[in-house]
Amino acid sequence: MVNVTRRRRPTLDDVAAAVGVSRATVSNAYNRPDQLSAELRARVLEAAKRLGYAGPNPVARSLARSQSGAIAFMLDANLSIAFSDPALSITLDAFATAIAPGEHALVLLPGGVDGGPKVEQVMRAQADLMVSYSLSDKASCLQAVRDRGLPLVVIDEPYLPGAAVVGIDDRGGAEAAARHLVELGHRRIGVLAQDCMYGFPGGRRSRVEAEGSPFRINRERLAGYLDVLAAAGIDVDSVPIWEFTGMDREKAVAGAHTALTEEPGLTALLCMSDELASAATTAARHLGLRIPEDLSLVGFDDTPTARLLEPPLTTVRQDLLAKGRIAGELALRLLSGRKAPKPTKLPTELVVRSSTAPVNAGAKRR
Amino acid sequence: MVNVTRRRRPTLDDVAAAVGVSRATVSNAYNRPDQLSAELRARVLEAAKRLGYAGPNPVARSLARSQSGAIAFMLDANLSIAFSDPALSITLDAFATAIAPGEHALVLLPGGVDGGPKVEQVMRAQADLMVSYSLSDKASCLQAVRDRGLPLVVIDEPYLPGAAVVGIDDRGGAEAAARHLVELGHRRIGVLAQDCMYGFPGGRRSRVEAEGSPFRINRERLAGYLDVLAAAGIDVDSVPIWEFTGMDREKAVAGAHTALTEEPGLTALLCMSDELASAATTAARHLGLRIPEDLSLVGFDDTPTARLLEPPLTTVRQDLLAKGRIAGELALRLLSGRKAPKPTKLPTELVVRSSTAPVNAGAKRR
DNA sequence: TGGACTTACTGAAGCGCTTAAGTCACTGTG
DNA sequence: CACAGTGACTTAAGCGCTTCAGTAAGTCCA
Repeated sequence: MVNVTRRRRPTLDDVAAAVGVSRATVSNAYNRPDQLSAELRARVLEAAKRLGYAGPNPVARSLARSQSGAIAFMLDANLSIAFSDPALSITLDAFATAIAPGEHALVLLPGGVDGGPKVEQVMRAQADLMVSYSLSDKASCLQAVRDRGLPLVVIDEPYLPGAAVVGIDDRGGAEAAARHLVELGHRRIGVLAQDCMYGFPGGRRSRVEAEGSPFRINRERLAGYLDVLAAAGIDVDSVPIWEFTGMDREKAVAGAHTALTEEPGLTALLCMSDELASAATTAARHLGLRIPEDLSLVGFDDTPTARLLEPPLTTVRQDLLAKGRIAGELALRLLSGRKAPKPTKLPTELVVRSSTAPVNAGAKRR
Repeated sequence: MVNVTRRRRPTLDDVAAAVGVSRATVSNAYNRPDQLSAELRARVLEAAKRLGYAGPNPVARSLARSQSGAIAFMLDANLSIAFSDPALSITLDAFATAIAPGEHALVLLPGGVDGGPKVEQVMRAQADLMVSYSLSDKASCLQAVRDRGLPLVVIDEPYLPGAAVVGIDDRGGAEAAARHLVELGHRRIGVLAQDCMYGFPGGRRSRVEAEGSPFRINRERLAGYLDVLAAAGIDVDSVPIWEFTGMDREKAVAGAHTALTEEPGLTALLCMSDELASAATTAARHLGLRIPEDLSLVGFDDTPTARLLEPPLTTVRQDLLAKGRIAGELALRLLSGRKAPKPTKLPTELVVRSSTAPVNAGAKRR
């Protein structure tokens, strides 16, 4: 049996002493094999193995190199909620692939009360760079990032001077969604919005309230919707807007149910995410409303959910893989000391599936 | 405008010099406020602010304290795939909550070719403890963890001496699932299994192959199924088993389609996960098979998916929240220097919903 | 044969912080 | 008044590694 006495782990110095070389040589054996003879290197590695030395301590290495080798992702909510949005997994995966995996570790900072992670968590995070994943303008962690002087990559929001931003054409996408409904003849249209305000429960919102959302994406999408509706001669102040918070499916279904009950005259719903559209689909089914005959639904994002819905969802596609990949490239760029380029805005595209139809197709509205 | 010359960030020493105190005092101002007068502490903090010192460098602090303050999660696959399983988000969230968030950061190590993350990633990870999330017996990262001498918490698999393990009663759950079908009169039953073998595409497997899976959970669930079927007088060698790899929904649907076509006589499917059952549901619909009249389906895990399926899925429930929480508690325990307790095995429970019915209910089988 | 290179390694100065132990001036006490 | 006790700092020894500027011996070429 191996001796498992809890004695301290061997260090570079121990190996150096065992082989009878300097500490620098052992370090080189691991980091710059070309700096010593193959024979000596073999001896060093052999001694390391014999002593149970598992290679340079990552923390010490980080300190000596003045770089921690990690990138931290700041999330808007706890992990369970954050990952209930498939868009996050996809973006994160593309990001992780882009940053040359193995070179950088990925640290997750779950969100707390004001959206982002706690300031304290940011201050203590061992990371060379931070990523803001769809955070509110008000997230206090962003100032902490600034205070630490860390480079920042922003995915979607908020737009911040000095940060490298990648986002999508939210406004254009929203316009396309609304235009599609208008062209199908819809006039009584409702909006399902995500997180307009923090710390409030979901529910009906006035236009002014919704327009004051601390989430840039919400503001953009809403503006896109309302601009088109206004241009079509619809009184935008009469367009009902409901807010949904926290990505909780049960609550979203209940909220959509309430919305549909409150405004039975609606013929279409503009949903700021596919998840919301999914909840609306379920609520509509409960109410005996057929989609699209009785109610047309447009989503946003085109996550895998959209295609799986029954009926498949008309939605605004964004390229999540590209977004994640570009975010990764921006991270690498900032890490190499270069400046943030101008914000990247990826195109969006309306994908028409089966959840939308001309307004009077069914005409069986309560 | 602030001077943004790229000069080096101030350190503890700079603040100490500015205030005219020793470095230790500044350190105490941050870490042990009771060690200095409130007045001096205020002066220190004020000077820090003035100099743009954002608090102790986390890496240096880690080195000095000989602990990195992070916990690394080793995953079986890339992030996109790993998170397409809702069980991971839930478990991870419960884990993160349990380990006193803010005290420990969470590092994600995505899996590579042999399941777990690369050895190199493990060697470089700044973490005080590793978590094996449902890894194969063969994952090379596990030896790396051992080599580094890091404590290890295992969720589900593999069972490893010295590690703190939390899992569920996979076998009992599988038995309950199979018994349920047997009691409903089913005799022609197929098994949809997850990842029996690495590096092979999915497809039909012999019993021996499936029993040789490097995933303990697979072996347990399969054993649970087959034991009960055998006890019911069914020839287990004739029970068809299909393997699905990689959690890819499209492929899973296609695979289930193939399976159902290959063996048209089946009246029920035992699925090793709800995701697999979901794919089977879709495939069955494509084939015009009604659930449960023509085909009964039992899932495993009882993730949110199960309830959302049409029809709602009969499945084996496990308490993912408890599993994550217990894993977190185990992590804290190991971190405090205590030994790993005996493996925790959480109970499972069959939840009967609408995807199962007596075998001859429909009788409209091809 | 001697100067210019190259190869193979060493010395030592950090990287920025924590913390145990020590100092020193005061305070209260019998 | 001597002395233990306390509060408020300081000293200095690490934590374990990287890396730059040497140094010494060996190689090459004119």
